[in-house]
Amino acid sequence: MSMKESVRDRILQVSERLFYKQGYNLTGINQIIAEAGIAKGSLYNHFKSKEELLMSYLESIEKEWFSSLNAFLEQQKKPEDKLLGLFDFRMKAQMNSGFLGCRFVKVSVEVPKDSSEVLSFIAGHKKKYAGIIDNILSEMDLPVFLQKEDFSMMVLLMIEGASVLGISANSSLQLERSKQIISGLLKK
Amino acid sequence: MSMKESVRDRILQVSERLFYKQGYNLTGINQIIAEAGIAKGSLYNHFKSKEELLMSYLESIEKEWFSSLNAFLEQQKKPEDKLLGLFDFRMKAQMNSGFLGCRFVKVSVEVPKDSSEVLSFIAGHKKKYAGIIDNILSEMDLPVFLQKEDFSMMVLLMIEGASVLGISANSSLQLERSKQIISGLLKK
DNA sequence: GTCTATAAGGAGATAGAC
DNA sequence: GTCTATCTCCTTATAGAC
Repeated sequence: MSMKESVRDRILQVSERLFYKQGYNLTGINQIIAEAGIAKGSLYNHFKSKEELLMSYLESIEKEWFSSLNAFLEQQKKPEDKLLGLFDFRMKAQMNSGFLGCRFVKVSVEVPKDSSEVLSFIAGHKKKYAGIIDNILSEMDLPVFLQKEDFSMMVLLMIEGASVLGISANSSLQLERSKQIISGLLKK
Repeated sequence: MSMKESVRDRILQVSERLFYKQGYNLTGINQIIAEAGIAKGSLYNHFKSKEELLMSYLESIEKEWFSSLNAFLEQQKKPEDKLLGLFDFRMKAQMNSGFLGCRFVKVSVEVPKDSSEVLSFIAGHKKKYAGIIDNILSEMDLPVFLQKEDFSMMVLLMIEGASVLGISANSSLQLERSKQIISGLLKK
């Protein structure tokens, strides 16, 4: 209860780095405990299985992701800038990670289809993200040729498409172009 | 040279099914040889490593994918129908696979970043796909508020975004909505 | 060219000492 | 609650008989 750099926190910290960089399936328990400097028994004291660790990983990075995104968006005053800031935020993430794409999407691709708890968590995360886009658009004037719901969906899908294509292309150009396209539409 | 259901073909057939359904990393050599009904030595006679098998897998599914896509598109006369057919084609694939997303994207997410041969093959595949969209749009009247290159990019990114979000959502609704949105834009 | 047998190592998970 | 030691199974890959 007193010192907070607990064993559990160290396991999660190491997992956050390795699950993203190497992928969940290519990251073994043995590597996690080695880099965290703890014993195998300690890991299984805090997490009863690797999949339970994965769920804790997802919860942890979601908290961090939304708080970091919200902090970034609050720097923008106008809703137009917030909307375009969504692209900047993802571009920054792409460049910092070496174009690894979205952490959540990555897990959704890696796990088997019967990991329903994992998959529905990720689906829920994307729904929350879509809600953020919705909220930004609610405060804006939109192009006359698009419904708000359609424009919101378009932004979401372009960001996710650009993010995932950036993995194989090793590039954030797709996100940059998306930003320009959406920005151009706003002026019509 | 005579009978074509060779050992090599059987290995590739089984790999095509398992690499997609289970993922590349979760599919072991042992399972492949078991389901192909061949011995381990035979596999390593035809492919010198699992990664070489992966490259052959990618080349094989790309040939099949483009020929199947082109056959589908040729059923459509008008370029507008071809464009919307791109969405139908992906929706059909999503439903047939149980919402597993794009085979190529899946591999790009699974492999380490230093698998440059694999990643650049996939980037090349997506570039060819983008070229197909370009060609369709070249024969069409486009919305006045969008450059051809931008509209093409938008279509590509929405398809890829919808496809990858469909994995966690277990749905092809994202593709259906994308189709409707693009279809709506064409009437403006 | 296909086979069996084996190597060498890593996976996830558990038992039990302290 | 953390540790060491171990279990069972599976991984990719190779050697060598046929």
